[in-house]
Amino acid sequence: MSAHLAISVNRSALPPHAINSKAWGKPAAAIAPIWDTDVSVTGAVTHFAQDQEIYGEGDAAHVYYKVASGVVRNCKFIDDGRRQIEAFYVAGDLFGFEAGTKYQFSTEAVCDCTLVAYRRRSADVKMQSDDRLTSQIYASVMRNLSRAQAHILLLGRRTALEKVAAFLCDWADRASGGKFVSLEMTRQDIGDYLGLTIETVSRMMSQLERQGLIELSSARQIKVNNPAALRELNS
Amino acid sequence: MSAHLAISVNRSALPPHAINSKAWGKPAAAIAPIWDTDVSVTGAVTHFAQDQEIYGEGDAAHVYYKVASGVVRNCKFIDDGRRQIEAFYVAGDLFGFEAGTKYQFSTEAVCDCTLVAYRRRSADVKMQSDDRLTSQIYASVMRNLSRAQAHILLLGRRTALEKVAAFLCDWADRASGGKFVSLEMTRQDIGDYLGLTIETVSRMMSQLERQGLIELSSARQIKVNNPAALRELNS
DNA sequence: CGATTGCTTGATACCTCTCAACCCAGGTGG
DNA sequence: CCACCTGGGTTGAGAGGTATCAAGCAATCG
Repeated sequence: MSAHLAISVNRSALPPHAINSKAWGKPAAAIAPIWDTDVSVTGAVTHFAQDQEIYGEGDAAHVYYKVASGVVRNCKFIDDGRRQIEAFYVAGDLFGFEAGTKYQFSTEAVCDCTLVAYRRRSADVKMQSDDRLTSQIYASVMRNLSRAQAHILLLGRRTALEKVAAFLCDWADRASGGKFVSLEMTRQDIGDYLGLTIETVSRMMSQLERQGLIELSSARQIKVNNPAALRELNS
Repeated sequence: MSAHLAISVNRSALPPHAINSKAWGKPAAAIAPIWDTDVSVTGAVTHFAQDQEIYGEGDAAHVYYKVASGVVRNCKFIDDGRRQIEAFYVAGDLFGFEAGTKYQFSTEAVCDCTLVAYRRRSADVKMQSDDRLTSQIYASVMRNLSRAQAHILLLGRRTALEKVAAFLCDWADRASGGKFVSLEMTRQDIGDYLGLTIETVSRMMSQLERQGLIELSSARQIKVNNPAALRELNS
């Protein structure tokens, strides 16, 4: 297996936490309420440029985040550069909860992102007195578990075509932009999420297009012509 | 992909909840405390025979369980009989939590099992007044999330040999019986957990044995000769 | 304009699946 | 006791799907 050179280069080029602390200290990082919930806790608005690391595996888990805009990938690097993306987070998603004191995965901005960062009150955030927040966090963890389980189904017993089709369905649902899906991530991201190479991802996309299920106006802009048939591949 | 005939037959032979309700009503199902925790909540002790269904996907999620002894598989069946095992639960593990009102997976006894069943107080168990229990449940959900994420890593970018090696390592840790690992599950279970066929699982086991890393005194009784080398395959 | 990056496509190699045969242990019945 | 059957496991030969290696295209950027 060859190394993901581009990724590796990005990683080594980015000092793990210089960015993070910079974002924290930035004047623009004003205290702001969460926008679309009733939680009264406030957080710091932070911006991350494309491919910036938000936190790295092993860093102290002092902070958790909510995505305001953009897409975040939660990933792990193994040995010689193989990478596995565990999940993508989009607007509204909470991430960065850990059972222990350290992050178990790295997170990076897939595209330019706006996040809201919250400090963890104590080592175990679950015991906070604010029940409404606890409830939200619990719900978020359950959602992440549910997605992880769905991801396992996808990775375990699906063909490349089924994986790509399922990915597009999932992404179409999340973006909910009707028949038009805009992919913020590269083919490499998709491949590392689905356990496929970029070539295979590309080939499956082309095959779906030849079959008339989708249309690629560009590589990142996809029109779903036949959602039913696409979903049918998930059987 | 061929259907898992044995599994399918078992499933159709078992009326989904007859067993469950029988277990509930059984005189032997006395109220008992959880043994190895400080939680004061009591549950009903229930027994399940090998391959019995504990609950099915779509059933109302009124109950959650703790494994007292034995092994449980959490799995999903797709289309023509393909099956994916999301996780195995062993003694001490809690399972059966859902964000919604229905179970999203089926669970079955891998071997004869003793479980403790607890009724969910309300639709969202997280809002219970008993904070110690809530804390335990939260910790359990986090552990399940963590394991699911590790499982994703395994399924996404690993070869068959690496998968089987990782499985054996994991199982050796959990059973913690030193160098000797006893597998309660069939090759089919292992294959459905790792996204491999039984033949490939068998071949990889044989290869590990030929390489001297393990020794198969029987198909289910494995001695780990070289834990370091085995773990090395997980790089 | 050249260089770079992301993407697509083709040819080939390799890994895992499929299909098949066989072994072995346990159970059952004559 | 043996013959037979069954279920779980192993092994082999061949097929098929995905990875690898390589080339080329389009868009972007300096």
